[in-house]
Amino acid sequence: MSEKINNIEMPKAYEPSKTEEKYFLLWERKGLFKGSPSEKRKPYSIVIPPPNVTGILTMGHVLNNTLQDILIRWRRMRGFEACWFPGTDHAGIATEARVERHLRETENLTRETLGRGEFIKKVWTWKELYGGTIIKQLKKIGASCDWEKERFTMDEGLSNAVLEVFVRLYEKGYIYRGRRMINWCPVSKTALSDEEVIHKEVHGYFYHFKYPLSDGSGYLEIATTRPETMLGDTAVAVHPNDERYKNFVGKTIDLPLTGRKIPVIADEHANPEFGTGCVKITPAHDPNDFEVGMRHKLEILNVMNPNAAMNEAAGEEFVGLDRFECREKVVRLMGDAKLISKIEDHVHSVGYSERGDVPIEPRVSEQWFVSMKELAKPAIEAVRSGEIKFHPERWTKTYFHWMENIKDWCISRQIWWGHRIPAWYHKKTGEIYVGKKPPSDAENWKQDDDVLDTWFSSWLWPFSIMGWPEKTKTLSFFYPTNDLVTGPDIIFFWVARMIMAGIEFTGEIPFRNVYFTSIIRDDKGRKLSKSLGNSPDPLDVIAKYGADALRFSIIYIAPVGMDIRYSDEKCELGRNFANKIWNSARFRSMQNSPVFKPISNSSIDAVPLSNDEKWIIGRLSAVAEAANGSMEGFRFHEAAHSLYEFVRGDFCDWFIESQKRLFANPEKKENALKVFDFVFYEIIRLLHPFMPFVTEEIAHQLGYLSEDESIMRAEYPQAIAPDKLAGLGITEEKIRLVSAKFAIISAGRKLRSDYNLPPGKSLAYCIKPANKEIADFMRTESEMLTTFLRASDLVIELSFEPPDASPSSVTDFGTIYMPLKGIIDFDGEKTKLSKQKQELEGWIKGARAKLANDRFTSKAPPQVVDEVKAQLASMEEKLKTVEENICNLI
RNA sequence: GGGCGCGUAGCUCAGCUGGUUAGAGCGCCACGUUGACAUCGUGGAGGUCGUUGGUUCGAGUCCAAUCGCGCCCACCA
Repeated sequence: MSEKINNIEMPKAYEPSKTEEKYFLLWERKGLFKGSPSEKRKPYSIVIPPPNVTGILTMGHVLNNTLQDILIRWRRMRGFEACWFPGTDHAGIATEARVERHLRETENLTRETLGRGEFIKKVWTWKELYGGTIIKQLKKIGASCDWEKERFTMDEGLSNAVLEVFVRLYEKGYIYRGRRMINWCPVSKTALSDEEVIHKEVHGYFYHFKYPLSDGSGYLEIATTRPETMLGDTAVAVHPNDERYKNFVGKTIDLPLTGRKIPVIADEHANPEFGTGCVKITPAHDPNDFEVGMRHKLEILNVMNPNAAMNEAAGEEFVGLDRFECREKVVRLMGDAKLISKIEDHVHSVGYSERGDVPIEPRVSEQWFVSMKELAKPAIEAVRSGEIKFHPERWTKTYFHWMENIKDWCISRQIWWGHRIPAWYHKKTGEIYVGKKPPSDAENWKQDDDVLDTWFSSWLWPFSIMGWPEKTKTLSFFYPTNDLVTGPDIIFFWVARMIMAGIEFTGEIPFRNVYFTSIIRDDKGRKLSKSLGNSPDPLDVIAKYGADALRFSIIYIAPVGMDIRYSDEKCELGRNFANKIWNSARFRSMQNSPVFKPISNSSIDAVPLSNDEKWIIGRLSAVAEAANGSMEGFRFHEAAHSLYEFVRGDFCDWFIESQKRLFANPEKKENALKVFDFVFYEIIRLLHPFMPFVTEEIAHQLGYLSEDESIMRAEYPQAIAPDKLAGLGITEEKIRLVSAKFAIISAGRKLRSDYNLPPGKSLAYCIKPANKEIADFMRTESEMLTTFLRASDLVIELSFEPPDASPSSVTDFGTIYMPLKGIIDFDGEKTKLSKQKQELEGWIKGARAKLANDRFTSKAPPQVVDEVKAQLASMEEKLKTVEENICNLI
C-alpha cells in the first residue's frame, strides 16, 4: 500500500500560524480530547489547577499547562484512557474587585448602590462576557483538555458539593462559628485566612512613649511600632517576675490623648528582655494583646472602622482619620506633650493583604472556621507513606511543617461573590440552622450574609468536577486522579487542602503524584509582574515564534525545581528546532517517493540495513527508552534534551547526511526511504507531546497518516526489544564501530579546518585504524567515508607508514592522516602535536600512578581497574602514534 | 528565630544513587551560498565545579564549617 503526497509544496520555513488553529479545531471536532470511562483501557487523569475566571494567560500558566499537556498526550499515546479536566475558579475577592472597578468606570455604579442581588447578576454577566478569555488562551498553546467537561466553581454541581461539604463538616462539629481575631483587609473589607497574608519586611520606627501613672509617681515607658493603636489601649503589661515593675502592678495609668485610665497588669506576654519590658495592650488590634485581654478580661476597644479609618471610640479629634494619618497625629501630639523618649529605626515584618496590597488590620469579629487538626492527620500520613508523592520530594518538608502546625481555617468572607454560607439565624430566637436548603419557614430566618473562601470550593475540585457527591461513572473511573501539576506557591492554599478533602469526603487520595513547577522570572531574576512591565504576553510570543516553539523552549530551559529565567529570545531555540524538523520533513518530501505503509516496527524487517541505519535505529531505541523514563520520573527537561540532541545531532547531522547518498542511488533509494520513514515517524511521535502542532502537520504532509487519522492517537514509541534489535543486526559493537567512524570523520574535518583548506576542496586521506576489526569495518565503509571527508582518495591501512608532510589526528579508534605535498605550517602542526603529547603524558602518568597504588587495585571494583588498564593501553598507543607523527614532521 | 534552595564556560543552566579527559543552549572566533534548513553546516576558543577542611583507592557529586544570593514559614510589642 502506498500513498502519494509529494505534490504538496512545503515552504522553506515552518509557519506555525498556518497549522496551529487548523489542527486544534480539527482535534476538537473529532473528539480526540475526550476521555470516557472505558473497560478496555486504564484510566489516566489530571485536573487542571483552575485559573481565575478573570485571569489572562501568563508564562506561569504556559509552563504549568504545557507540562500537563505533555503528560496527558504522552499517556494517551501510550494507550491510556486519558482525560484532562479543565475549568475555572470564581476567585471571589479578585473577581468582585475586578467587576466593582469595571462598574465604577463604565456605569459609575458601586456594589452598595446596586445591592446584593443586582450586583451578583452583574458579575455573572461580566463572567459570561470576559470569563472565557483564559480558556481560549489555553487552547492556543494546544492544551488537550476534554473541553466538554469544562467546569466552573460556581456551577450548580460544584456549588452543591460545597454545600454538602459545609453541612457535613458542620454536623461533624468541624465547622464552627466564633468571635475571634482575624486578618482583616481594609481594602476588600473582608476577613482573610492566614495564608492570604503575606509578610513583608518594612522599614518603620520604634516609638518609645511615656505613659504617666495616675498617682503621679512617674511614668512607664512603652515601645510600639503602631502608635495609633494606643487609642485602643486598655492596659499596660509587665512580666510577673520582673522585679523592676513589681510595685507598679495594680496601679493605673492615665492614658495620654484619651482621658482614660488603664490598669498595669502582670502577664507573661511581656518580655523583660525586650524594649523596656513594659508593653501596651490593645486587645482589639493585636493578636497577642487579644489573648492577654481574654486572660485579664480587659475591654476590647475597637478604635477603627472596617476601612481602617478611626472611629468614634478613638476620640473626637481622630475620627475619620486613616490609620496612618492617625499615626502621624498621635506622634505629633505625644511629642507636643513631651511624652516621647525616643524614636528608633526599626525593620520588622508586616502582614499585607495579598489582594489589597495594604497592611492587614487584625480585627475581632464573628467568623466561620474549619477545625483542621483531625482532617490533617490522614493527609499527613498519605504523604509520609508515599501513597502521594511529591516531585521534587523536598516539598514534603514544607507540607509536613505546615500540616503539623495547622491552624483553624477562617472560611467566611464579607463579600458577595461566592458560595453563600448555608446558615440561617432565627429572627426571634437567634437559633442557628445549617442545611443545604433554607428552613421551611424561611420568613422567620435570616441567612448569613457571608460567602465562603474561594478555596473552600477549590479544595473539592478533583471530585466535585466529576459529579460528587453523586457516584458517577466518571468519578468511579477517573478518580483518584494520577498526577497534579501546580506551583509550590499554592501548596497550602490548594494542594494540602485537596488531600485533606479528598480523604475526608471520598475516602481516597485525590492524586498520586504532585509535580511542583518552577517559578518563572525574567532574565534578571525578577518576578514577573504587571507593574514591572516584565511580564511577556504568551500570545505575542506564540504569534512571533509559534506555540510549539514556546512549549519546547520553556520545557527545555526549565530547571528541575528551580526558578526559570525567561526571556523571549529563548524561544528561538524552540523555533529553530521546529524549523529543523520541518526541514527534515521537507527534505523527505523532496524525494518524491511514496511512503510505504504501515510504517511500523516490522516494516524494516525485510530491509537490508546499512551500518548507519543500524546505528540510527539503535540510537532511536535508546532515546525512546530514555524519553519514556524521563517522563515517568517527571524529568521533562531531561526528555526534551535527549530528544533535541538526538534529532539534531544523530538524526540530522549524521543520519540524513548519510542517507543522501542512498537516495541518490536508484537501487538503494527505496529501502533507504523506508528506513528514513520508520525513524522519522518515530521521532515525530516522540516529539508530539512536546510539539503537538508541527508533528501533526508533518505526519500528514508526508503521508505517514491518512487524513482521518491523528498523531494524537498514534502509539508512543518505546525501546525496541533486545531480541528484535539483535535480529536486525543492531548490536552494541556495531553502534560502537559506527561511532568510531564518525569520530574519525570529525578528526579528518578538523585537519582540514586546521590547515584552512576549504570544505569544497578534494583531499587525499589515509586512515590507520587502531586494530584489525576497525580496519575491516572502515573498509566496508570506505564509500561513506570518502563522501563525508570529501576525499579524492582514501587509503585504509593497518600498517600505514605516513609520508613526510602528513598532518594527522589520533583518535581512540585510529589515526587519520592528511598527506599534503603543498606548503604546510610545520610549526603549527608541531605545536598541536606537542600539546596533545603533553596531555597524553599527563593522563598516562595519572593512570599509572593509580594502578601502582595498591589501595586502588585492591579496593576499587575489578571492573573499574580493568577500565583504567584498558584506558592506559589505549593512551599509550595513542602517545606512540603522536610521537611518531612528530618525528615524521622533522 | 526556624526551614528550604542555589552558587559549574562571558550569560542561562544540565550533570540521577561518587568511577573514563565535566556537558548543552545562547554569545564569541574561523571557514562555508555542497539542491532540507543561514531559524543552517563544519571546526574552534573558553571552566583550579564559591571558599576551607574531612570521608574515600577515587568527590562537581558525600560530610562539616564558612562566605554570597534567593525563597518559605514564624505573634516578640
